[in-house]
Parts: sequence; C-alpha cells; structure tokens
Amino acid sequence: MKDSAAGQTRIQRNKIATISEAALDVFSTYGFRGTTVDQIAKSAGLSKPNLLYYFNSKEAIHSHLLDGLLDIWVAPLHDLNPDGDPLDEILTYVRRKLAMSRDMPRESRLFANEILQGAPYMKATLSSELKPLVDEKAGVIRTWMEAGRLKPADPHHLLFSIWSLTQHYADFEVQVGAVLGPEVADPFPAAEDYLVTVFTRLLSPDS
Amino acid sequence: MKDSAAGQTRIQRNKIATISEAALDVFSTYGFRGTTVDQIAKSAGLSKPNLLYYFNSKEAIHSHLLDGLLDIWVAPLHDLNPDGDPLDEILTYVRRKLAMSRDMPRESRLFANEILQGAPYMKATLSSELKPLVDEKAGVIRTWMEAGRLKPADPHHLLFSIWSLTQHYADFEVQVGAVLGPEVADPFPAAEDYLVTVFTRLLSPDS
DNA sequence: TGACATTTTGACCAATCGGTCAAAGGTGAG
DNA sequence: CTCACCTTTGACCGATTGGTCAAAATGTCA
Repeated sequence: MKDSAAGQTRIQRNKIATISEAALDVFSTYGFRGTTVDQIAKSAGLSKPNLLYYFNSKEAIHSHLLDGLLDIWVAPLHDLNPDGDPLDEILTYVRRKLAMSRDMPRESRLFANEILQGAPYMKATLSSELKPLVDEKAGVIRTWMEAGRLKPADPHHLLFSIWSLTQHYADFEVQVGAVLGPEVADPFPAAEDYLVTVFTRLLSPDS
Repeated sequence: MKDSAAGQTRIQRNKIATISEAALDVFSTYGFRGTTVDQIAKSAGLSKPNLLYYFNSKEAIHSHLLDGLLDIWVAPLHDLNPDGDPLDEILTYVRRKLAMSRDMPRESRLFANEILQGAPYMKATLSSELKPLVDEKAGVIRTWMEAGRLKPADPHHLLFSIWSLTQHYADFEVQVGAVLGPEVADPFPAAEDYLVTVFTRLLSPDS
C-alpha cells in the first residue's frame, strides 16, 4: 500500500512519480497485457524488485495510473456552465479537449487502450461516474436547444463527437502524421480551426 | 508459406479461415503483444502445433489479418465519385463507414490497436498507399468547395473527422454503451441521424 | 488394396513472465 | 558512534511464452 495517498517521505514521492512517468510511457504504447514489469523498471532506471517495492504488482501500477485519469479527463466537461453562452461553452469545451490531446497524448492513449480492450478496469466507473455527468450535461445542452439558443442535435451524440474528434489527434497520431506528411509539423492549429467550424455550423442558431 | 494465395486444398482454405476468424477475435481485443498463440488455437478449436502448421508464427497470423485490411477499410473512400453530387458523395461515404463500424467492429478495433501502438507494421503502408489516396480525394473535395458546391473546410481534417466519428462507435463501443445505458439497445440509428446532420450543416451550401 | 503426401498431436525447449526473499547498503535521529 | 528503519539488490521461483520435432493419424489417388 505504498502507493496510497498520505504520509510519504520525499524519496517515496519522487520514486513513485518516476515510476508513474515510465509506466505511462510503456502502458500507453503497448497496453496492459503487452507491457512487462521489466520494461517499466528499465525505463524508470530501477531494478525490478525495487520497482515492486513501491508498487506491489504490475496491476497496482496500472490501476494507479487509471485512478483519477477519468477525473482529469472529464474535468473540462464538468466545467460546462449552464449559465454561460451556449456556443461559447461548447467551443471552450472542444478547445480544452483538443489541448488535452496535444499536451497529454499518452494519457489519451492509455485511456483508449483501456476502452478498446473492453474497459476491464473502468467499466463500472463509466456507468457510475461518467454516465450521470454526461446525462446531466446532455440535459443542459438539450435545454439550450429547446430554448432556441442552439440548433437541435442529439446531445449525447454531440458529446461523443467532441470526444472522438479531439482524441483522434492523440490516439491516431501516427496516422494523422503519415497522411499529412512530414511537411506538416503540427496539425493542431488547423485541427482547432476545423473543429470550431464544425461545431459552429452545427450549432450556431444565427447563420 | 502455407498462408499465401494460390494452390490450396479445400481443407487448408477452411482451416486458414477458421484460424483467421479466431485470431481476429483475440487480436482485436488484446492487441498483438497481449495475445497468445494458445488463446487463438483454443478459440479456433485447434492444438497450438496444428495452428503453427498453417501459420509459421504468431506474427504471420497478425500480418495475414492486417494485409488487405487497409484496402477493405479505404474502399468506400476509393468510391468517392468526383462526378457525383458533392454532398451525396460525402454522406454516402459517412454512411458506409458507419455501417462498417456496425458490421465489422473487430476489424476496426484491430486497426485501432495497430495505430495506437504506433503502427509498427502498417506505418510504411500508410505513407505509400493511404496518403496518396487521401491527397487525391482531398483534392476532389477542395475542387467542389472552390466551385461553391460545398462550404469551405479543410479537406484533410474533414476526412479525419469522418474516420474518427464513425470508428468511434466500434472502437469505443463499451464507453458508448455505458454512457447511453442498457435501455439503448442499438446506438447506430441515432448515430447516423446525428452524423448526417453534422456533415449537412457543415458542408451544404444551401442553408 | 497399397503407397505416398498431408495433417495432427504430445512431448519438449529455451526464453521470458510476474513476483519473492534474504541479505546488503543507506539514512537519519539521539 | 549507534541503532533502528528505509531502500536496493542479485539470486531465484514456478508459470507461461512462442516455437520445434518426430511420430502418429488421416486423407488421397492409383
């Protein structure tokens, strides 16, 4: 239980951070079953028994990374403000999600790996935590649409589309890079322009 | 080389098909490194040495599945007709890609796994085959836009968005299911309505 | 039927897997 | 310095990995 919250020495916190960083690299690339403890240990510059001194098992490292990841991931959605300007709120959410794909691509791929493989660890959390939040925010969006402040569109699928469009630039990074070619160093500025256009034309009531 | 094209007995073709079916199940769920040969053999109802009689290695099975998958995957894009009605062509492409996510979710996840892990096998193919096709079709779309037959939008990112929006329903199936809840048996009809709305409002010049 | 090629299998292999353990090496407080 | 505690390590464990092999079973065709 060295990986729990409180009462840690400085050296413990440092090592756990180092291990988490290395594990994020490896897990996000190869998935849980494709990752070996030796890989993580080597990437962290530690011996395997030393790593297992801080985390009792490979699963414990993986769980440690996934715990809280969902919270980080849905934080921008949580900030969607029912009292704000509808289109601004949506576009701000899109921009924040896209920025997360740019700045935290490994976390996005770790999450994608977990979902792709059937969410063996997070499935219950998706139903108990994500669904209620999504239902709540979908209700806010529906209210905006019924008030004529946004064009009508299925709110749930609207949120799905924001997730998929933004996370695509992290999860399918190599494909985006291969298709755009080496002359496009950074696809994100054009991606942001495009996504703003998509959701503005989809939702803006004045057009 | 038993897994090559011509001169196969009936029994060879049958076994290879059985193995491919089983391997698609397992590889698409656990990824290459997370899949074991025993898993595939058991799922195919064969002994491991028997399976390895038809495919020389685990990698050979995986390659066999990926070979041609890209062709199947981009076939609808290849059919995008420069002489058709622009919006109809785009919407037909969207519908066909969405239908593929509904009818071939395992293939979609196999592809997603490969890309997520950095496309170690398909990277070269993406540059040599996918990029030219995408550039060609992006040119067609740009021509439509310059002729005022579609509203302007970055053609490459438009294609990215079609891929991500449609494949999301296969790759993130468990998340979609968890969020919509058990009362939604089939998300695809609503997804198709939503996606048609998205691309119509994005691209239709008369609105 | 007999003769030959194809198919299937159990036994086996070296390498790697996640994980343990006792002992050695550091560290800080008194 | 001492002593107690924290940290690190090499050696090791049983289980599983991808893959081999010789022999047995099966199929094929005259």
